[in-house]
Amino acid sequence: MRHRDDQKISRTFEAALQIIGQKGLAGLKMQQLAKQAGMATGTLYVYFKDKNDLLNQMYVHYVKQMQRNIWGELRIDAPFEEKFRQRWYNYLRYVQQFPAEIVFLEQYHRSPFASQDDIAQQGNVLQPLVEIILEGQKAGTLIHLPVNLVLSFICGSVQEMVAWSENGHLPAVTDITHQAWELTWKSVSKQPRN
Amino acid sequence: MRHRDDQKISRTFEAALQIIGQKGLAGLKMQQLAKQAGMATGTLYVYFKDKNDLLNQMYVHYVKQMQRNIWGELRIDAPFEEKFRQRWYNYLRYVQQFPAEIVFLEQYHRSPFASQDDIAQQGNVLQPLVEIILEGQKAGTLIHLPVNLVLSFICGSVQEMVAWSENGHLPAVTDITHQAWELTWKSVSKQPRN
Amino acid sequence: MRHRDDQKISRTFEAALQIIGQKGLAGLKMQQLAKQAGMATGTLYVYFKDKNDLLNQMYVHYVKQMQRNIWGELRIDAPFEEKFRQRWYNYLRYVQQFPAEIVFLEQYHRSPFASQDDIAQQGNVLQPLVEIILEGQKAGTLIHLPVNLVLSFICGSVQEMVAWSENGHLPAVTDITHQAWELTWKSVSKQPRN
Amino acid sequence: MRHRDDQKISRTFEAALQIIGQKGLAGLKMQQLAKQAGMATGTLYVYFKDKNDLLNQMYVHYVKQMQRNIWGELRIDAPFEEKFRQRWYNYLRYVQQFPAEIVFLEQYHRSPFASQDDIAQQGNVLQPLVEIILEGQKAGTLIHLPVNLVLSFICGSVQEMVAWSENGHLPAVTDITHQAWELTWKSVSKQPRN
DNA sequence: TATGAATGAGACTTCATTCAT
DNA sequence: AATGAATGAAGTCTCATTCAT
Repeated sequence: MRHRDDQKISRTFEAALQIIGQKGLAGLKMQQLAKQAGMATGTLYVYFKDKNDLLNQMYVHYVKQMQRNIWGELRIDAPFEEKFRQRWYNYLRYVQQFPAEIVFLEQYHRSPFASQDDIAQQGNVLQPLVEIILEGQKAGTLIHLPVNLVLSFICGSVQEMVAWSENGHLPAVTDITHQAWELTWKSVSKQPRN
Repeated sequence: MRHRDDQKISRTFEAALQIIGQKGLAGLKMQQLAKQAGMATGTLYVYFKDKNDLLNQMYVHYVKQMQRNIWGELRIDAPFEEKFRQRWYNYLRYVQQFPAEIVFLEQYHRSPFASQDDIAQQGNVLQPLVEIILEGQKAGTLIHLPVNLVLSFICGSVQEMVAWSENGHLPAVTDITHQAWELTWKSVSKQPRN
Repeated sequence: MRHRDDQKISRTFEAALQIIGQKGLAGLKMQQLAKQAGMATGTLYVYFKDKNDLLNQMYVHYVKQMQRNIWGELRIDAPFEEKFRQRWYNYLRYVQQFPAEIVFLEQYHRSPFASQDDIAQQGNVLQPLVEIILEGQKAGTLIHLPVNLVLSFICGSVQEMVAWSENGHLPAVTDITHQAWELTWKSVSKQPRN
Repeated sequence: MRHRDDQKISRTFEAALQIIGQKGLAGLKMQQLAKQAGMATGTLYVYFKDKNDLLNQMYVHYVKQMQRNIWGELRIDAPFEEKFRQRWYNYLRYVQQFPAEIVFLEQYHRSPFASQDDIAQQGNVLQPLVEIILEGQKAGTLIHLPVNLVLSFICGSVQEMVAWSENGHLPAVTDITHQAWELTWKSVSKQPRN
C-alpha cells in the first residue's frame, strides 16, 4: 500500500499519545483515536494492519525518538560533570516535554500488545547515558557501582520528579532542575563518606 | 446458608493483581479474573457493583496496605541514618515484594476507571517517608531541599531499581540493597560538595 | 413438598402484582419479588417450580378470583336491568379494586410465559356476564347482536374507563359509575333508533 | 461509503413490533430483533444508544403515527353522525390494522423503559376524537357527559372488540363494523330513555 | 423449610475490523 | 486513498436457578 499522506502516521501517533496520557492504554479505542487524529476509522487501517501493529510501530518510533533526544550534542573538551549533566538534562527535558511518551512506553511493556522482540529492543534506549557513566567511572570521577544501578537511579528519580511536578506535588521542573542535579551529582560522584 | 465470604474479596484482588502484573489494566477481563480467583463470573457481581467499583475498592485497599507496610516499627533511640534507612528499606521491600501492586497503582491513575477522589487520596501514602525526611532536615542531618523533591528522588530510584532487577537488567534486589542505600544516603545527607 | 406456610403463596402473588402494576411483566425479577414478598429468593423455589410455574399458577388463581368476584349474588325477582347492572357493577368494581390484576392478565397473554392451555381457559372467565346477556336477549330486553360483541363492548369500556380514572384523566370511578351505566345501558338495551 | 440508512430505523421498529406483538415487551431481545430486522446486532447500536433509547424513539414514532391515522379527512358538510363515524372508523381501522402498535403502546407504559416525559405526551393522541365529541355535544347531538368518559368508552370498546376478533372470539372486524357502530352510536347519541 | 450466596447461561453492549461507496 | 456504516466476536453484566448451611 502506498501512503500518499505520510503525516497521517504522525498525527495518529500524537493523538494516541494524548489519549494514553489521559486514559492509559486501556482507554485507547480505535474510533476515538481516529476522531482525535482527524480521520475516519477505516483510514487507520490503511496505514496500520491492526491495533497491535499500530502500537508496535508507535513503540519503535518513540523509542528511537527518545534516544535521539537523549544523545544531543556534547562539547568534547568540556569538564566531565558538565558533559554528564548535559546528558542527564537531555533525558530530563525529554521526560518533561513528552510525559505521555513515557507513560506509553511504560504501559506498553505490560500490555497484551507487547511482543518480546519489542521489549528486548528497549535495552539500548539509554545507551547515551550508559556511555557517559562508563566514561566517568573509567576516569575515576563516578562511583564504582553496576552501571545499571546508577542508571536506574538516575532515570527513576527523573521520571518521578517530573511526574510529581506534573500533578502539582512539585513546582515546575525548570524551577527545580538545579536542585535536582545537586541531588543526582552528590549521589553518583565519587566522594568520601563524610 | 453460605455466608458472605470476605476472603473472596481478597482472592479477587490478588487474582486481579496477578493479571494486571502480566497484561496490564488493559488486559484485565472480568471472566478471566473470576476464573483466576476461583469463582463464577456472576459471583464477582455479588461483591462488586461493577468493574469500576472493583477497581476503586482495590485501589483504596492497596493504598492502605502500602502505607501500613512503609510505616513499620522504628527504634526511637537509633541513630538517624538507621531510622531513615529503615523506612527506606520498608518502602524498598514493599516495592520489591509487591511489584504488581505498584504497577496497578501506577496504571490505575491513568485509566478510564480512576475517579478524582481516589487520586487525591494518594497524597498521604508516603507520609511515613515525609515524616522521617522532615525530622532529618530539622536535625540538620539531611539536605535542605523541598521534601517532595527528596521524596520523589527516593521513590523513583527505588521503583526503577526494582523494576530493572525484576526484568533481569539488574541482579536480585537483596544483592544490591546495600549499594543502593549508599547512593541514596550520599545524595540526601548533608555533606559538603567535595 | 409440603407447604408449612400457605400464606407465602398469596404474599408472593400480591407482591408480583404490585411490581407488574408498576413495571410490567418485563420488570418482574425473582429477586425483587422475593424481597417485596418478604422472603428469600430461594424460598420462592420451595413453592414454585420456576418463574413460569409461578406465573402460570398466578394466572389460574386470578382468573378464578375474577370469576368469583363477578358472579356475586343476584336477587332472582329483581327487574332485569337491575340484575344486569349488578353483574356489570361487579365487573367494574373488580377492575377498579384490582387494576394490577387486569394488567397482569393482559400482559400475560402476550408473554413468553403463557401456555396455550392457560389462554384457552380464559374464555369462561366472563361466563357470569355471558349468562345475563343471553337472558336479556331471550327476554327481548337486550339488543340482538353477537354475545361476544356486546361483551367486548362492556368489558372494554369498563377497563378503559377505570384505567383513565386511575391515571388521572377521569374522576374517581365511584363518581362516574352512574353516568357510565347510562352509556352502557343505552348502548345495549333494545330501543328504537330515534 | 455507505450512507446512514433511515429505513434501517423503520425496519427495526417494524421488527420490534412483530416480536412484541407475539412475545410482549418482556420477550424482546436485541439479538433476535437485529436478526428479524435483517442486520447485525451491532448495527442497532449505530442507530440507537441502547435498548431504552430504541424503545423511547419507537414510542414517540408510533404515538405520532397513530395520531396521523386518526385525523384523516372529513367532509365538512357531511351530517354529524357521518363525521363522527368517520373518526371512529379511522380509530377502529388503526387499531385493527396495527394491533401490535396498540400492544406496544399499552405495554410500554408499564415497563422499566418508560420515562415520565413519554407518558405525559400521550394525552393528546386522541385529540381528533376529542374534537369531534366536543362538536357533537355543542350541537346537542351527543349526550352531555365528561368528554373523557365518552372517549374511554369508545376507545375501550373498539380495542376490546378488535382484540377478540383477532383471537377468534369474534368474527373478522370488517364483518361486525356496522353492528359495532350501532352499539356505539346508540350509547353516545342524545336520545331519551325509552 | 428457609436462607441468600453462588452459579453460569444468556442478555446487553462495545469495539476492532471490514466493506461498500 | 478515504470514509464511516456495518459487522460480529468478545466483553460486561443480569438474573433465573441451585445449593450449602
